[in-house]
Formats: sequence, C-alpha cells, structure tokens
Amino acid sequence: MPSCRKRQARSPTRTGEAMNAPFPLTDEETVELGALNESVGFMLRMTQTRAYDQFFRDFAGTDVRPGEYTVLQVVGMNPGLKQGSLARTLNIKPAHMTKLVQRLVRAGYLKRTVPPEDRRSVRLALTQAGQAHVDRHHARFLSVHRAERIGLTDAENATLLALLKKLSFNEDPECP
Amino acid sequence: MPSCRKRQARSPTRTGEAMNAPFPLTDEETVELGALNESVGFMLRMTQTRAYDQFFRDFAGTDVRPGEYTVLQVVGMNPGLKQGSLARTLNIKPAHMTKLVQRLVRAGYLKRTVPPEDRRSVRLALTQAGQAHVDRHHARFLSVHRAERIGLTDAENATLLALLKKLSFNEDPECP
DNA sequence: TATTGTTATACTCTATAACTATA
DNA sequence: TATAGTTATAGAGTATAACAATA
Repeated sequence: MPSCRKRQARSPTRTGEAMNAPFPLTDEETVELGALNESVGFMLRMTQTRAYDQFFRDFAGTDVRPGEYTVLQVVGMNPGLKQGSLARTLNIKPAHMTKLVQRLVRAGYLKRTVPPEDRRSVRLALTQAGQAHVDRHHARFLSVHRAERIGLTDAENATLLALLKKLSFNEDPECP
Repeated sequence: MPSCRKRQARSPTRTGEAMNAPFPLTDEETVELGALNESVGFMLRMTQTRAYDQFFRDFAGTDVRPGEYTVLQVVGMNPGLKQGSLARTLNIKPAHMTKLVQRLVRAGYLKRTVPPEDRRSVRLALTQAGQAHVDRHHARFLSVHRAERIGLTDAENATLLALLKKLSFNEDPECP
C-alpha cells in the first residue's frame, strides 16, 4: 500500500522542447497547484494520505489498522466508555462504529457490556488480549510520526499539533 | 452529510454518580485521548474529517465534490497535463483517476487528447464549461477554510499551511 | 521489456434510512 | 416521543492484479 512516488510541485518553469505543441507544455511532473497551495483543506488531505502511507509501511506485516488501533487505544484510556460517546469523539458514524466494534469483539480485543441503568446502550472495555495488543504496538504507533521521521523539528512538530488541535476542537461557527 | 456533533476532549474529571459501577465512570462525553493527542497522524485525521464536513456544508445543493474540483482546478492551471502526472501530483491511484476523469468528461468539464508523440498517454484540458465551472466556484472554494472560518488568526493559518506544505513535500526517508 | 492507462475485483469508510429495544 | 444501537444498501476512495496498446 505504500506509494513511493516522486512528487514535485511549483516552479512554473517551461521547457522549450515542443514549441508547437497543442498545449504550453510544462516540465513533466512539475505541476502548478495555484490556489490549492493556500487551501487548508487540500493540504490536510495531502498530508493525511502521506501519514496513512507511512502508517501502513510501519505496520506492514501486522493486522494493525489506524481506525481499529485508535478505538482500542481510546477504550483502553476510558474503560466502560459508551459506544456512542466513542463514535462522537472519534467522528465515526454509529453504523460504522457498530461494524468496527463487531470486528474487534470477534478478534477478541474488545468486550461489550449492556449496563443495567440503560439497557439500550453498550459499554466497551478491552479484554486482556486487547490490552496486550495496545501495549505491544504502542511504541511503534507513537514513533510513526515522530518529528524527525516527518522532517520537522521538535518545535515545528509541537506547533503543528497545537494548531491542529485548535482546529479540531473549535466549535464550528456554522453549527449551532 | 454535515455532522454537528458536540465533541469535547480531555479534562479527566470523574463524576461520583455511580460509585459502584463496574467501571470508573467518566463524565459522559468527556473522553480522554491520551497519547493520541501527540499523534500527528491522528490529529490530521480529525481535522481532515472536519474540513470535509465544512466543505460539504458550504457546497450543499451543488454537485461540487472536493476531489473533482481539485482535479479541474489543477488541470485548469496546467492545460495539457498528462493524466499520470495529475494522479501522482494529487496522490490519487491511476485506476481511480481513470474513473474520476471519465465522470468529468461525461459531465462535459474535461476533454482528453491522445498526443501523437506518445499514444499511450492522455493529456487533459478543461472544456469551456469546465473553465466556467471552476470560475463559478473558485471564490467559495477558497473561502471554505479562510482563517476566521476555522478559528485561527491569519498568522496561525499561514504557519499551519507552511508546516503542512513542508510535511507534504518532504521526501520520505524510508522511500528510496 | 517497461510504461500509460484501463478494467475488474474487493475492501474500507461514509451516508442514509428503516428498524429494535429500550427509555 | 426520543434515544442507543443495529441492519441494510449504496456510494466514494483505495489497493491490487491482470490486461491492451504503445514505446
């Protein structure tokens, strides 16, 4: 799943190699992004796909996937968490969360409890195997995006995290 | 598609409302994220899903989608771009790019040209309708993530963009 | 042989609505 | 009537491999 493509953006240099080409030919692989360079949404998408690539490269050969590991990690931090709270926190739709949880229960990592005080709801906790799984991969999970791995200084990394956090937990002005 | 969920993280306050509950109950909806708070990959995912929500809210009622608009925008900036270059630049897999392009050709926004100098390849350009489409939605596309919309100052926004760009265009040390 | 793009298949994530069982 | 979760279905994105045409 990795994709070690060489990319390169910017630098509007033209080559003269095809003067009468039907298009003003640019240097192949040198692509002008224009206004996209100023779009937070676009840049988030670009960086996120890179982060995914790096994750799958680091966890190649294991059955660890980002969504599942995140769920296990959060349940581990919050034993007895309600499935709905988990879904809202991680911005995962209830229908999808149901399937995710079913998979993790089947894998033996999660256990579900229907609490007597509200028998509609489901509380989640790690099994022993689930806790072991989280522990086993914890260090690797944290190292995936260590600053030096991704080409940032520690200070830049801290700034980036702070800005992303601010973005992520801001209430949306359009959302009443 | 929006999801105006209230989220809240952090603050490990416990409520005492169920002393003998099977789990150390936390305040509902107050979820501890632990190490995930330091994970760039996790935070990128959280912010990107928010950015998507905001995009679809702003473009509700139109047929504009982020991936398609990005493709049209980039082709507009680079007329005659080869389909493969476009795919590599935007980190989109060739198989997916084929379908994206087919859809945009069918919508009348893109035209394909097989150049005589390499008849395996395909060069892309906007049709008049495609250019009009890009122009019509350009301002809105840029406004989706304007600093004030997302709760950052202009300076923070610039810093964030610079860091994301650095992240995005860094060669991966693991990728030879 | 290698490259460009296409087709086909499958799996993940997402969106939506209809459903159940509780409250 | 509202809420928590489930089921079912569909769509979009992605990964992979096999393929055609061309280089």
